[in-house]
Amino acid sequence: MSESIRLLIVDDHDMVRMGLVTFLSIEDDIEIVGEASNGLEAVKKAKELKPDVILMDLLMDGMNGIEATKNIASDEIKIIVLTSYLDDEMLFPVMEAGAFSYLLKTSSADEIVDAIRKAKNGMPTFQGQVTQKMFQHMHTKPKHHELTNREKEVLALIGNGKSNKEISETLFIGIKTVKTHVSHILAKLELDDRTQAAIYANKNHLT
Amino acid sequence: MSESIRLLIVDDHDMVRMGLVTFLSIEDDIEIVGEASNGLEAVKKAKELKPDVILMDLLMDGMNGIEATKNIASDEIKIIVLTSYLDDEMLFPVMEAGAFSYLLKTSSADEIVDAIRKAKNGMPTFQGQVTQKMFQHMHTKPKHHELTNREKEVLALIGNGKSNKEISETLFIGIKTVKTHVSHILAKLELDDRTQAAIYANKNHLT
DNA sequence: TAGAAAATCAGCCTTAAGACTTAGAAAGCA
DNA sequence: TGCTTTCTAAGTCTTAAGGCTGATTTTCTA
Repeated sequence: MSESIRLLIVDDHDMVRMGLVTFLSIEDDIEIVGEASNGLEAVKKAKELKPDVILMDLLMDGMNGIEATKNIASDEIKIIVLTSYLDDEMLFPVMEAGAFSYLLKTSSADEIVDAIRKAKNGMPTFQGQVTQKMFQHMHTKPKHHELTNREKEVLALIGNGKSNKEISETLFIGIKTVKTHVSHILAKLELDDRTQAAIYANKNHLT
Repeated sequence: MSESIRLLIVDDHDMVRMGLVTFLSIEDDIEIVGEASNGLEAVKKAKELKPDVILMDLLMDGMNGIEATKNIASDEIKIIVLTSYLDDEMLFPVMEAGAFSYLLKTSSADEIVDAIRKAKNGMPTFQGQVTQKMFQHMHTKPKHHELTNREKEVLALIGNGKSNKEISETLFIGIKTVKTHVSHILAKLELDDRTQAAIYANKNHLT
């Protein structure tokens, strides 16, 4: 029998942490070495406690789970994302940030315990449609031309519902120039119109 | 000393229910008479078990918490909403459906226990900005004309970046009709164009 | 059963958006 | 010193959007 798995729990909800502790502490091979209620605390405790596995919520006040994951993830510390929603805007960034597994909060106790053991042994766990989404994402080539700084500024204003005229007044440039920027933005992001750009900006927190 | 408070817990997350059970079962005056993981089950168990108080999550598969609240709420059964987000689109409907208190899942164990006792004694609990929002809502006279169902459908499609033409094809109606709906939506929400409407829809989770 | 609200659509009119092309000035780089 | 990128802008053209008015049908409700 190997030694027990050192686990850190990161979630900003008291009751969720308590629920996890309740059924995880029953398991002989899992040792809960600490809890954190936000990203900063998570980073601090991860360094301090050197857990084998971390159960990480994504939506938290202050530093979120993605940032925390970026700071912590390594071969020694496997991060299992445990979140409420299956969101492209969260899934891909956090996986790129180095998350090891991705579970939904609708998971049963057994599934979570299982994922923890597997993580310790180097086997990732993905729930339901996560695998499909990852697959699709990989086969969608990143023809994501990068926006220039000025274009990002314009996109942010579009994301706030501004018209070309308003943008031109805000940035002290001509409306023709704004139109040029908008056209380039739409082309680079492969979108049809400013409405889609506004949605894109908001979903990607570029506002 | 009065007899113990009969409590029903409704949440689709195993770990949340477990967390609640863990710290609520410590309290002498609270008796957990049952658990449910969706709205239908909640309605069934509420009739069967006649709890004094129900802790109710809002976002669940199948029947959601708002529908369940509508079916259950009464003077005998007080419903405490326990949800993750403070969302206008959830708050007002569920309060109108008959919810008694409204707590966020970020609440501490003490706050929840407190709210349960107060509910039993006929005192509602509202967290943080909830009271403000309720107040604003009451004193904001319905210049916020409510959108019709059709208008909500159209708004959702705008929120997904669809053009009028695409919307007309999706809903099998003429493009002229779509334009009429869009004009009404913009007037009712006091917005300037579809881009702002798309942002509104996304921010309010109407997509 | 009368009246209101909702959903459908037409016509007319104005303007904002966006595509495409061309181009000058400034900054950065090999 | 050239080469490239970025930011600026003009011109032209087409179309989608949106305001306004009016009208029919259906459905809900007092």
